[in-house]
Amino acid sequence: MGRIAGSDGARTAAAIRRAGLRLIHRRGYEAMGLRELAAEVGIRPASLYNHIGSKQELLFDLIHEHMAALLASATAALEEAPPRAPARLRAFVLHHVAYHLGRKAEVFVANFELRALEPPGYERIVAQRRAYEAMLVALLEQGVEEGAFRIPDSRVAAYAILAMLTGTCTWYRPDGRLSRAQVAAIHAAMVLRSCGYAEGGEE
Amino acid sequence: MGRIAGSDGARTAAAIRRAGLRLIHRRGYEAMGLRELAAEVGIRPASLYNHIGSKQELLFDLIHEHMAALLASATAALEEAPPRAPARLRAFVLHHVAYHLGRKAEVFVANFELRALEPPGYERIVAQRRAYEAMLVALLEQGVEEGAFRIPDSRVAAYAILAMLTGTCTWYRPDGRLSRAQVAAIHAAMVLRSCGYAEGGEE
Amino acid sequence: MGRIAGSDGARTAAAIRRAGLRLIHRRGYEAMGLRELAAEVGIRPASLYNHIGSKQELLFDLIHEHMAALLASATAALEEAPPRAPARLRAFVLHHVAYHLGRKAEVFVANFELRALEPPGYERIVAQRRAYEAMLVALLEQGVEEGAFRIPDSRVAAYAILAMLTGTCTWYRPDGRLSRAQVAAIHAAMVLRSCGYAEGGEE
Amino acid sequence: MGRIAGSDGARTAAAIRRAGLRLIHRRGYEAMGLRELAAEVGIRPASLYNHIGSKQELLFDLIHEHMAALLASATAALEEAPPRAPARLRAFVLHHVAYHLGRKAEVFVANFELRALEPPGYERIVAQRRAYEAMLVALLEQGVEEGAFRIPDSRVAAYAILAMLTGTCTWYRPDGRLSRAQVAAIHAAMVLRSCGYAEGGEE
DNA sequence: CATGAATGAGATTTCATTCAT
DNA sequence: TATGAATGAAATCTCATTCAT
Repeated sequence: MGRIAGSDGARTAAAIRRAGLRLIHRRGYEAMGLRELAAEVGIRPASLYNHIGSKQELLFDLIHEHMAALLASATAALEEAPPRAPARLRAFVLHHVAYHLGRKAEVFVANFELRALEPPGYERIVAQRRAYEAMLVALLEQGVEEGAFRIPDSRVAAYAILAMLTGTCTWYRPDGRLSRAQVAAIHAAMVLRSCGYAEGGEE
Repeated sequence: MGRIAGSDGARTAAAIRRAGLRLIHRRGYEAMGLRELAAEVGIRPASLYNHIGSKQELLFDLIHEHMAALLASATAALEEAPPRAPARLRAFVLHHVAYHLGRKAEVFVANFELRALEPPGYERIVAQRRAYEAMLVALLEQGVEEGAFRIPDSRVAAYAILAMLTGTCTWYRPDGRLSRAQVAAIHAAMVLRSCGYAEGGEE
Repeated sequence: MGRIAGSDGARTAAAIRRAGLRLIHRRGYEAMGLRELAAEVGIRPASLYNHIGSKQELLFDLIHEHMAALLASATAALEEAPPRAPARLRAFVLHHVAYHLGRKAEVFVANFELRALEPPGYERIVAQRRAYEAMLVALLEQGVEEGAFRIPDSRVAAYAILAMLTGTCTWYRPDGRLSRAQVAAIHAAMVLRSCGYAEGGEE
Repeated sequence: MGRIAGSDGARTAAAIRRAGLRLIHRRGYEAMGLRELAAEVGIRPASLYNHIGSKQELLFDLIHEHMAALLASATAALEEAPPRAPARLRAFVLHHVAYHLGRKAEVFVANFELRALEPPGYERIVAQRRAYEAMLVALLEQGVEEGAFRIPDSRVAAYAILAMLTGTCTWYRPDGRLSRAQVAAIHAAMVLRSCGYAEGGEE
């Protein structure tokens, strides 16, 4: 009934988030029960509420933090990249793929459980997604201005590229035949070509 | 209690499938309640079981039929296409995009609710997906053999292409600025280029 | 799982209302659990919802029906009464006391659980209470006009009288020393005197 | 920081009782949560237990103290009153009404939440209530012996009078048209008349 | 074919309370 | 004295499903 010797609030909270992410990834937000989550963490269901406001709030926090980290990380990656669009696009793709393949659970949750978010939080996440998409759109338009890319519709192209890149999470296995870097490189090449950019002296 | 005059079993069954598809699309399989479905159809929950075996079976049927129709339709599209790989890939892409954009609900359900399928049916659907993917993989390898495509890994490329194409369903709006054919054409161009095939003067 | 042979919806619904009334009376609305109610009725908690919309709705229905019956019954009693105010007031009191003592549970619930009603229903019950109070206020004012009663404030007097009369429910025991009619008669005399009406020839 | 040891604790305990009384009055004992109470006081729920034994004990204390104060106050009022029954009854009524109208929350809690008291404490409060009722019964019987009152059943009359007087708490508003003294006077007149005592020159 | 009624299981969340710190 | 964390129990209510009618 009282505090178990050695228990630690911060550790429990982190365990809840970790287990919650894994369970939502594996079974879906609706399908995951809080009994299940509590059992995974090693506490009783009622104790969850010492650390989360509600199931919905847990979902929001998980997605929100992932998106915030993604935005920050992508921004940093672009800041370090060279100024010309093709190199920047390559940097963006390499970063996106490597980052996503290292966070499959977060990516699934952030993409497939968006619809489970209720209005107050839903809009905030959508705004974050828009900001991320805007980074790529701007990049593509820069390339078009530079004359490096041939793209009929930069918004459509951005969506197509993001879908392609994020799709890696559905089939990639860390213990498979390809490393994350290899997958990233393959996609970088495909993306640049899909934008009409002929790499190296090939053209 | 009895049958309402003029009611028609087949029509009711079809209505259930239609409403089920829409509701699963809108809210997710787990989140859709059978009460909700029954209400949408205009019958009582218990009556659903005169037309479906179970909620799980309804989901399987919906996905299975979609996949079967997709396979048949894609096969037919390729049969009508010219023999060389670039033209066939173009035909495949145009068909995939147009077909998917006309069936957004089915596509969402078949892709995002796969995890809600239980083992007996799950494997069957996965087999169908593999068969569809195999069509594209074969096509890409044909192009490589013909010397028309430069692709480091045809399986990875197939996944990347399918993710890009299917991703259209997440943002396309029928009443938007682009027609389905336009979106299909944009993607056909991107896909062919991403395979290292230079359109226009190179062909 | 299916319908138990001999089960009857109307009978179950009535049993729920009867048991609900008794339990709310005995333990209070908040303190009564739906498990308890279901057990009393002989069904499982989930089955309650085939007959009630919610716990709150059950409470409202119980109170609403009691108030409606009380209003109708009191109106009928006054219609049969002679025209002069003292006789009418006597009739009102006799009716009120006899009616209330025969329905102690309903009276308790309608008076003490009013605060548990949520806004939509709360106002409707308050309106019914006001209508009932208005009957007595009108009666007292009629008596004042006739010169039979001496009352400084008819609204205060009405509240005082109703409190006195309804209070009988808190101590009356059907198996006690006094019959309902005797209690009613005692209160009729007290009420009439409290209004300054000297019975008979002032005795 | 210079705080006098204990002064904070006593203040906190008093704040808990004050807030507890208000919350139980407003929402009922069962409906009031200790989280709510703690929030009102500005501490965490666990800290409540440094000041109260349990929720049940808090309820008992609140009621017990109210009843003790009421008994003491009424006893004092009667000690100062003249010896004859009518004057004493008038004094009792004036005191009861004025005292109650100044303590509506305590009165509600002591009357409507009695049923929430568990056996050990319940009996003690009931004994206090009996003692208070006995004061009035004795007074009425004194009046009958003096020939001043005509009462068929002094116990029933006592209950009726107390119900009437205490009922004032349900409708009286301090900012309304009548002062507490006026309400008390109106009721004193009604009570005396209801006992068959004709005031002023009527006798 | 449709349905009312019933149900076991479980949903998320709150309850009062405890206890080590 | 105050509190964060934990808990058993229970809260109301929904779930998919069944079956006699």
